[in-house]
Amino acid sequence: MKEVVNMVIIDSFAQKLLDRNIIPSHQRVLILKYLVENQCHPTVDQIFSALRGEVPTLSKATVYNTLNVFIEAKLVRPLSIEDNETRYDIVTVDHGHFKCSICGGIVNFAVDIDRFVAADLQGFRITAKNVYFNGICPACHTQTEK
Amino acid sequence: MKEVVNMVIIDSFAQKLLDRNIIPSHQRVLILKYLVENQCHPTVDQIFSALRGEVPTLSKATVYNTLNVFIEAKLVRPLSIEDNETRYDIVTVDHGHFKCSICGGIVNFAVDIDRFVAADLQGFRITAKNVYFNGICPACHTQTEK
DNA sequence: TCATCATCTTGTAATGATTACAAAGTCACA
DNA sequence: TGTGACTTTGTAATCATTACAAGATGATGA
Repeated sequence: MKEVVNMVIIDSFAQKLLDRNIIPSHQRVLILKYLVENQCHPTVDQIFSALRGEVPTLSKATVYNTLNVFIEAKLVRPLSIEDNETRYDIVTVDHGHFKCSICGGIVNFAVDIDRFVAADLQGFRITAKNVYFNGICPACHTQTEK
Repeated sequence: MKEVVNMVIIDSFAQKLLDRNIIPSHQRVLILKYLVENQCHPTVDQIFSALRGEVPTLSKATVYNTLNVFIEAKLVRPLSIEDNETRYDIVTVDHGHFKCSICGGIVNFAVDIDRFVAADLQGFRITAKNVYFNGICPACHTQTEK
């Protein structure tokens, strides 16, 4: 039974790729599935390590290629929040990203970006908006006070 | 006369460094001066190439070191606007950065960041805020329409 | 004037993320 | 079963940044 359920789920991922004219190869479906189920803004390395068990022949180059295909299709967006490693986020609603400098965790927060910008950017065609905050999250903050 | 004027100007930069407990070496003063006079969000390479004429022995490592000292002292802030090279900005008022994907230029724009975020980030200590937009600037836009 | 000490600068080597590339694999279609 | 288009894979190359050790600088004190 588990297999059937899995097939159905995977098919929905495959469909998502077909909708964007991306051939749903095994690897691509798995990577998309991973991104949807792990919305923790993973790095290439995290994705690679996590899926290696399922697909032992997986290559890091494939992860890079696939993510770039997804970015091109606007399925995911890259985050460069003052980090040497790019992180990847399944695009949903516009939101900001906070990175804790101690634990390294990344937290989403709501931002109504369109409301407060506009005047200055008449005539600009905007294709991506990113709001990055850095600092210390509550958990690490109480930790360091001890 | 030019020399004297220069000395006075340089001294004001040196003072700025002393105020932050940074020893105002020749190289550091020059790099600070360059950043103040060229607020175009330069890369390490641009700074290095520009100052090489004045200080032929200048090393790229020094530029990196100095910029990191400045960042530590909050004199400048690094920009990572989906670029593989970090850019450096003399911190003034809070503002957003727009990068044109065609000409590569970076434009500042006004943003009242504090107004529209807050609720979600209770208990977070925020040390840096960045708003990055990507797209096509008006000049490149009219260019491509031809 | 000279020695000392701390700090800065410099060149080079190392690191590490990302991309380039060519060979091998996969899959649909005739 | 063969062909062709497209993917995957491993490795080599690229490039920004950092690490490190040796040399330069500059202030201080005898």
